[in-house]
Amino acid sequence: MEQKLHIYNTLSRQKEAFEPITPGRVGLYVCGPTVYGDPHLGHARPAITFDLLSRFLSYARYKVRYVRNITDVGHLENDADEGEDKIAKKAKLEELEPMEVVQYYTERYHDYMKMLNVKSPSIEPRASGHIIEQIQVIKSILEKGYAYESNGSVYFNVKKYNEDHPYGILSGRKIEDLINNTRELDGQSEKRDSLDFALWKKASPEHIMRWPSEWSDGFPGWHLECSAMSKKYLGEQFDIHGGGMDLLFPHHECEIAQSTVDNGKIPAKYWMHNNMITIGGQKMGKSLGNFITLEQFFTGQHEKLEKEYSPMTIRFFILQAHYRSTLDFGNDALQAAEKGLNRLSEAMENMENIVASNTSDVDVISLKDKCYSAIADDLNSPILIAHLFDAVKTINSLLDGKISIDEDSLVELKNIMHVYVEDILGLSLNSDKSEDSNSKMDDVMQLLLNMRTEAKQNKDWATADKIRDELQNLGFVIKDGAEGASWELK
RNA sequence: GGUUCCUUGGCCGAGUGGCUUAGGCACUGGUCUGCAAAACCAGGUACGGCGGUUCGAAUCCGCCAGGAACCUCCA
Repeated sequence: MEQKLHIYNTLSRQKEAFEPITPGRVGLYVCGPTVYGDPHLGHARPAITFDLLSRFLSYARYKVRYVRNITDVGHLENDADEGEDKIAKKAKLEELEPMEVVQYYTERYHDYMKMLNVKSPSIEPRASGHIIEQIQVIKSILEKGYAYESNGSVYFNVKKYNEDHPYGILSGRKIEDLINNTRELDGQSEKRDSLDFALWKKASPEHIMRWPSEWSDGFPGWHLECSAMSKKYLGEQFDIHGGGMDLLFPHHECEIAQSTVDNGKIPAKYWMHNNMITIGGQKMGKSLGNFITLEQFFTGQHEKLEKEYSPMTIRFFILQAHYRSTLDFGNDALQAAEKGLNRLSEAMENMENIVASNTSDVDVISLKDKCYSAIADDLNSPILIAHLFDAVKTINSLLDGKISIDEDSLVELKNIMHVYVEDILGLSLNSDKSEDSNSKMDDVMQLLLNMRTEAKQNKDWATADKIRDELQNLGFVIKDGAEGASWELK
């Protein structure tokens, strides 16, 4: 009995049975990266979490449209009035065109996501490519009376919104508390209220990224792109909206307010938030400067890293924790993950050698059900992995001949392992291994060749020839050159 | 200060009322091995503190201690 998918909905703060708006189809929108820096471990978490979700939904025979944006405009550095566009700031710093920066970091992001075996979303829209759509949303909000223009900028009127719709339903914040506790920022004279947020910002003279509009030459506000692009590609209301917990407030709260005014309904039915990756108990993030980039993980080039960690180790490390828990970075934990993954990988390889018999001690149906239930229960990948390790134990016992399995069950067992390890968890074990063995191969061959050279120096021709002939039998060609021996395949 | 949340064995990390020995890593013992390594098998340790609800709590409630995220861009 396969149980229904349940997901934890931040809106209700509980697990809910998943019911798609349109039967058989799922619209999924996830907040992607702001491309002004190298992708770090924190970026890997939502990418892998929602990759897992979309892989599982596909396995459960849903047709998924997964939209993940690239933020390349509009996020301000400090506050609304004195901030600079993050992308523009970096561009000035490095004397590059803003779009050059965007291009570079977008490609970096893609490269590293690919290494982590994160599938590309169905659509990856850029904020800068949807200025017109964003302006339309602003017009709609202005027409409905929930925004006002001030000195070339347009602001969302939070207090007015709160009179008709509760503001803060996602984050659990009360507007009274926000009024009392919101810090007074400098230069807020344009805004009627400190809670109001920008929909359109007039660009200062030195601001490079700007677009014309009826209000001013400027750029869209912080939260607008997700409202505009999710509406364009998924409709006024779609199934699941995902992102990091740090985006819950104000980003997603503002998104709800904007879309609710624009379309008269909350944009997404389910809101999912992955927790943070921490380092020394603190959030790993750009602003704290305590992040380790994925490149540094893969090469080991960082003072906090004892060694390099493969992309699949990183992926497995993240999947070993539930997405709603914080996950603390640590060398011990990473090395434990690496070894565990290796054990899983060996079992995957060795299970091909299992010989079926007439009887079976293995309950593959139960295994299959347990795996499905685990992931259907709010993407409980740690439980799934625990079941898979139970299967590893079974596989090893089968190889030892301690228990037996019939042909049908064996086929099913292999199928379950491939589906859950490779298709759903997205662990690409073989490619990782072959890369690794390729690099090791050279070392091994060098060792053999050195032994042969030694033998030759000792005039031990029998041994030298034996090494050469045996290697030739295995398909290696030994080439004796002036600078020593080398080898080639075939 | 406000909002939300966390505290599990040597480490990481699941579990939300009654046998889950969760799982991984480490550790100990065994098998294998000329020896070793690897591999495999087996085994132990836990629920921040105090009080309450309950026949029964790691799991529910209260208080205390410690920690985190958000309240400003952030995955």
